[in-house]
Amino acid sequence: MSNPKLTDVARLAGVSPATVSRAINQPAIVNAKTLERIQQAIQQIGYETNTAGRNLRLRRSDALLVMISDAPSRFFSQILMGVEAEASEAGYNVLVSNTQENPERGRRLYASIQQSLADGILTFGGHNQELGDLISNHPIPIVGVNEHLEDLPVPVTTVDNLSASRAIVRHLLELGHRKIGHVTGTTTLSSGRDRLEGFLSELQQVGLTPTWICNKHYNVESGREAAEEWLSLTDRPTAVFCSCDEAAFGFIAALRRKEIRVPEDVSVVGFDDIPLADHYCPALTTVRQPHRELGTTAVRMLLERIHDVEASIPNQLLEGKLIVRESTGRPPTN
Amino acid sequence: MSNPKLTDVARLAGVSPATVSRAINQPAIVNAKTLERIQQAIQQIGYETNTAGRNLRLRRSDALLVMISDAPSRFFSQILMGVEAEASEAGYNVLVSNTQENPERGRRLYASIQQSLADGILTFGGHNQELGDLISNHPIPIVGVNEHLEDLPVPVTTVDNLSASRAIVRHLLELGHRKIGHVTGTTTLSSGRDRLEGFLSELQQVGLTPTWICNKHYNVESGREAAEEWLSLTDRPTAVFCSCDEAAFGFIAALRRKEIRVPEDVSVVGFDDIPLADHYCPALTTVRQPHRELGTTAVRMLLERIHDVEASIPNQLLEGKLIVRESTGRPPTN
DNA sequence: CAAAATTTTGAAAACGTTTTCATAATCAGC
DNA sequence: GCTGATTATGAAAACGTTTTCAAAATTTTG
Repeated sequence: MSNPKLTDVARLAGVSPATVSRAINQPAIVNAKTLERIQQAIQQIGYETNTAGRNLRLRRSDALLVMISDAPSRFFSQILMGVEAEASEAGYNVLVSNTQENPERGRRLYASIQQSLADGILTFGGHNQELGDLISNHPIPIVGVNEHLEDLPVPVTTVDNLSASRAIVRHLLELGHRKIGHVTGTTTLSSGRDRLEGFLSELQQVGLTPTWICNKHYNVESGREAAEEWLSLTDRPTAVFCSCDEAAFGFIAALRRKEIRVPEDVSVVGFDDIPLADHYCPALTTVRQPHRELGTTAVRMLLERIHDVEASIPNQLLEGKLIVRESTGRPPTN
Repeated sequence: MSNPKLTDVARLAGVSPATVSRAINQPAIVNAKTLERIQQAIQQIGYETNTAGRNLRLRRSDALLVMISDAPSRFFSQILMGVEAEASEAGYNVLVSNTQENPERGRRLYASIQQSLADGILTFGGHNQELGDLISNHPIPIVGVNEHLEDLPVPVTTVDNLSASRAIVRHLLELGHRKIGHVTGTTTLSSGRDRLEGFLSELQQVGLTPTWICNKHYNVESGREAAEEWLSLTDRPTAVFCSCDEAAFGFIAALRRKEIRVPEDVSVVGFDDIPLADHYCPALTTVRQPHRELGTTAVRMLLERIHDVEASIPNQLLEGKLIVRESTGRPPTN
């Protein structure tokens, strides 16, 4: 009826539970002969070690908690797969929880970690400000993904938004554009601010000023709205850097309805390289975020912290890669 | 140093651990006065119940395991959010694990459930045939999502692929199309087969035969390849039902490069209604899958099974909704 | 007010591991 | 073959809960 347990194996192999435990966890220190007998017994009755018992005794959970605060980003699952792969490699399980922007839920989740629900937290996206006090007062292993966590003492891993944005602008400059606009992402997020800053600083470096800055968010609607605004401009930029691929899609689609062609009439760049970017028409010039790597890196950082609470973990900046496709070209000659 | 535990609360409140436990789990049966004292104590020292201890004693984990076998589908995260919401509503945590198509990993995962890693499994997508024997020999609470699991005794929840496909064909017929083609999805999956079958049966019903059937998979490349093939046809269908949105995108993008317009020259329908479908150009006519609901339904089914092992859970068919947008129109008149 | 019924509590065992400490078995060296 | 070092094992405690069973406190009843 009930599952076989350690003591069953012990009885069958004619040894003590202690020895069986050792056979499983540190085979080296148990006699070769006994070891074999034990392994046989394990096979025979199909023993699997019980998580709860082990967790209780070891006071850890072998689980990592992925905490997101609302709707997952479009590439969430890719990052998650990176997380999963790296975690399972290290023998950890992955828990996913959505605080649904409910501070209380966030708080409870955070607290639960101290009760061996998980050994550490990966927090996706920004804010979770509700955690500010908690983190300061009661530090636990926690790592941020994708966004900087303001002034919280939490190491984060993100793509190098600044450099990537500059690379985008450089690309547009090289094509001959001089009137360049930017549709920002959510600027309450560090990524949004960094992309904007990269855009500005690269322009400044060559002595240009931005032709147009349109404050929006990370979604398709923003692109559409931006397109409206672009159409109404008297002095239109010949190239527009949209801060995410989806906004770029929205932007392009809205323009196309007005018979404006990309890239002939205006060049458009996105950011993220979501799976469809390569298959949109025109294929989108964008920056590829190393999604999977973001996940694996975050896990590595977190594990480091788990194994050494004192470890000071530096932020990890991952390089994005400019992928030039069809949505950018020379500026129209008129 | 260490976290406060039940006995600490007990000592502080001047009662036995048993009473504290009751105060937490069945407040009704403990004296109002003591209850208050205990709650005060809990507040005071910030007690949170320890998962491992409780799990060990209760022989359950309050966790549901989401098991995927490879790359997650494009709408995986949406389903997952549905799962998460419903699970957390019921007090369950969600574990995510990817077997990476490694049968051994699948096996281990399956086994681990019997050792209170999780109380049940949600298996996404098809196959996992490796589990066939296991499931038959050692049944545990498990529910399939998105795909039927062949002849395994596992209840599943999926969208009603058959009806939805028929609705698509009906829509095309109503527009006046008579030459209709289908780019299949992965036909080793039940969804792929069902969509094909729906397509065939609806045509048959009006006495038509399919003009073109192109055997492909659920991805963008398939759409592109299908477009190549379509271009080479002498008798081209005037409408093409692609079995997923991404294939439709690939199809349309490839056609556009050859100056073939959608829907003027050919109507295209997708399936799934991924977030970009509405913002593609042309906006894609497709079937909306109730992603989130798939997740919540699956969880409800699983919980039912967990609470009553004997319960016979019928498969749940969720309705898809035909969303007519711009990619379909009347057939070209020539 | 005593007895009976009821409500509230506590002691102790149990859940399945791992680990400490001590003992037993084995081995090397002479 | 004996001593001392080494290796292999076991008994028992511990991890933090929940629950059974019985006893104590309280309330109801006659």
